[in-house]
Amino acid sequence: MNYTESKDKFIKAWGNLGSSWGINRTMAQVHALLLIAPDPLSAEDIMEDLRISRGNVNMNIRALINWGLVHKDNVHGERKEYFIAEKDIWKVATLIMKERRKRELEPALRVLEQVSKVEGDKRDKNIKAFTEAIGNIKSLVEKADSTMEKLIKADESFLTSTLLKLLK
Amino acid sequence: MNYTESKDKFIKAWGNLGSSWGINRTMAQVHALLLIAPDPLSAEDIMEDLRISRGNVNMNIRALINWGLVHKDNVHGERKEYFIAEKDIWKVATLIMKERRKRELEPALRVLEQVSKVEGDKRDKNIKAFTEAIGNIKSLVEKADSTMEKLIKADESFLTSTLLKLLK
DNA sequence: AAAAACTTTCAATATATTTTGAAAGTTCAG
DNA sequence: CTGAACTTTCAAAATATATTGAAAGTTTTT
Repeated sequence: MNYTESKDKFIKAWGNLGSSWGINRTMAQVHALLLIAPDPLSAEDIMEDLRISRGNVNMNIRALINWGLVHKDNVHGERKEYFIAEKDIWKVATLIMKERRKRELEPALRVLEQVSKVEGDKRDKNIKAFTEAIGNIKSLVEKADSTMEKLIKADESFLTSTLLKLLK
Repeated sequence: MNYTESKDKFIKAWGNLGSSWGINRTMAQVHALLLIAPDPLSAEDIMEDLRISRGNVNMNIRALINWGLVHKDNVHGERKEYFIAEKDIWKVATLIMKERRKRELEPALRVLEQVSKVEGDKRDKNIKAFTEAIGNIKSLVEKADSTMEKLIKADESFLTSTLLKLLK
């Protein structure tokens, strides 16, 4: 397989992976493109390469910058903006975890916290089953949340590799 | 907050969590409903509770059964089918991991494997950057994959709690 | 200060995903 | 076998999500 084929295949695959895990397909593709780019890319480069509109590039680049996965890289003496992706893949992983934890896990935890305080007759079997299920789910989600938190905070490479070994 | 409010809130939240992690919202809601149900539910019960059509219930129940998260529970002497969710929340988590690993992580790994064998001049900076990025991503995805595999295989409660402690 | 070179916005449009419900299929008691 | 009770299927409709592109906004150059 030659370079162009490989590149396209990778971008497609990364897009699919993203979209099946709740990340906009195009955002993931733009990210993929920047991850493998040896040099900074402009909005135009991305438009051409992925055949998408200017507005779409702009929106997704902004989202990537928001996630901390991409940053602007202004080339001296040029008006145009260029973009670079964070290349340390562990950092990429923790940045993604951080964002998703904030956006999805934490709101879910807040709801679990609320509903665990359901009022009513503790002997009612519906309430009993509900309380028990929520309690179990809550403790699992809390565990997942704190695990993610720890992985995120462990962004020194020494700690990182130590933790990764624990998981091995 | 009373039982009905809490229940609805939980079902909604579980649906949102599912849908932002790539699981059909309705499937997650049906699952939520079964998770907190003290007794088996029929297709009709689910239709009424979630206000969705019979076909929709059928499809999503079948999906949940496919994932191993729900099973049929035929009540003696009744034609109608009843359904029960797996209540052990750790088992629920590993079943979900198992399915997603199979559906998404493994195909992605196969693509990474393929594209890492890109042909071409190793001195070309595009190829160099590509090969390096793919190598790093591959090793991270492999690590994630094998971690999930280990968690999945650790479904004895002793091992489970040991591993969970490691993550604490 | 006007034009040029860009970036951002967002309403309209296109695409993808989910849901419905009626028809077809299945099972089983009589 | 027949019909009642239930389940499954799937094309059409509804809904949700993503994309476009032209207009508006911004910054720099002349």
